[in-house]
Amino acid sequence: MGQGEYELLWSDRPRPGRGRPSGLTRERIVAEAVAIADTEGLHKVSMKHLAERLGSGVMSLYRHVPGKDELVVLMYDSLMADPVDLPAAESWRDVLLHWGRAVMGMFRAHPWAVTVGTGHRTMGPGEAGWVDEVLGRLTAVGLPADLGLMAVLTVDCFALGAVRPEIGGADSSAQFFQFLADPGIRDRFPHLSRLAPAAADSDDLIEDYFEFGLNRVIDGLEQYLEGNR
Amino acid sequence: MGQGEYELLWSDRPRPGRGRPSGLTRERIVAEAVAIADTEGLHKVSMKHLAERLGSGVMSLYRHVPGKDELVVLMYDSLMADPVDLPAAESWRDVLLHWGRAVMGMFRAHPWAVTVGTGHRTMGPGEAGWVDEVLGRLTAVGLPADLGLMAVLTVDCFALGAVRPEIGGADSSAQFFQFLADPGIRDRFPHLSRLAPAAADSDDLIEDYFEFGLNRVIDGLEQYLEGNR
DNA sequence: CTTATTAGCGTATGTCATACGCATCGTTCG
DNA sequence: CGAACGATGCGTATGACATACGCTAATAAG
Repeated sequence: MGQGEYELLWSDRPRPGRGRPSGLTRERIVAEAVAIADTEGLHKVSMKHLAERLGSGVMSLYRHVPGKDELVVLMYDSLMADPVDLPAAESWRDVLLHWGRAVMGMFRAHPWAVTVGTGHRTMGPGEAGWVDEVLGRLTAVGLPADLGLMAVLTVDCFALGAVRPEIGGADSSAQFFQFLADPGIRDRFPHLSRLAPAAADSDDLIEDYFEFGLNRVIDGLEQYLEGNR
Repeated sequence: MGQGEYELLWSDRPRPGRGRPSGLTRERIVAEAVAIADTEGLHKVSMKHLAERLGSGVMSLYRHVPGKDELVVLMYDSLMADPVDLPAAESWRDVLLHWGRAVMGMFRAHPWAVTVGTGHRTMGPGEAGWVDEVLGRLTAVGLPADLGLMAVLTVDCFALGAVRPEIGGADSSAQFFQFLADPGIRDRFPHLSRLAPAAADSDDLIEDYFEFGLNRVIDGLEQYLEGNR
């Protein structure tokens, strides 16, 4: 599987001079699939539906994409095809902050990518471009690339985990605490139940949670990196 | 979707006195499905395959589980049906360390759960039990539950993100840097390429990465919580 | 113009989840 | 003790899905 995915993501597919020119392109297919996933959800991305949207026959898609699984991999990497938007920063702390927000922004805009990215560990050119860019920013402000990679990875991990509560929808926690109110259940989870009142306005809490956690994670990295200077 | 999932996970299903007694049980079905996912992968969990393993007809399963999607939700929560294994600890730092390792251990033992848990945000009784337990430990060593919840959430997020690189298999990074060696690609990702030699023995690095990152995250939390005492 | 070469795609196949309805088998009540 | 009841077990049918195969059409190179 691994080998195939690298081929898929990295190999050039030269346009041959000969033969019938293609109306469809891999890029159009992937872009349309992303549009469907964004608006209707990943489970609505079927070859049939996708072909209808593109005004083509179902099997035509297979001339440009090896299969459904590979399409999803391409969809994911395409989200990072454009350079990552990182504001100029003078400290590596700010670089990491901006990096975390950029990654988080991407996941928020494409919730389906959280699931896809989780189960899949092959870096494509898009993702490599993002990582390369942030590593460059970090070295520019004095952080060695090897330490930088660890820091980036840590922030990345956190962002991926942190976007999770947001995906389920805002009212899910309210519903949960409603269940907790049942006496039979409340007694089984005493510590959790004690949080119920505080969690009443937990929407705001979740809203800001990412910034809180991100800053804590970077605090920890800072402490370590300053010590290792 | 949310309402249904809460019903599914939390409602009691009383055994009626009347009627034919059931040979199959929801517990047996879920346990067998977990066994398949562990050994053959989540994509091998089909109703047909599962029924064969259980020696029953396919449609019999639907008497005990509403459908495939619901089965997967039940599989996930069943992983936390047994109490979380947290060694005794005297500092909340150690409690969080043990918590992180416990969560990580669960994901390592059941890699498919990473994908499932990512796309799904309804706490079942199992997960609630784990969270309640760690909150109890934290309050016992003096950390207020509301701060504790944020800390637990942060460690959780990190563990979920950190297990990701491990899932793809050990040699995937080696393969990646092999691609990076190509001159045409190397020039496009200069900072990443400069890491190639250091990443040669990156297996060891990844092996220990979780402990490194976990400690950094807890450092950051510590700094914040000490300040807020 | 001919031919090589590629794209477009209809049809067929196999897999999957699952709705429906019937047969079956303890339990419970008359 | 037997008959009605109510739940379970499950075969069959259906519809969605990915995709292998092979034919047709379009175009550029010679």
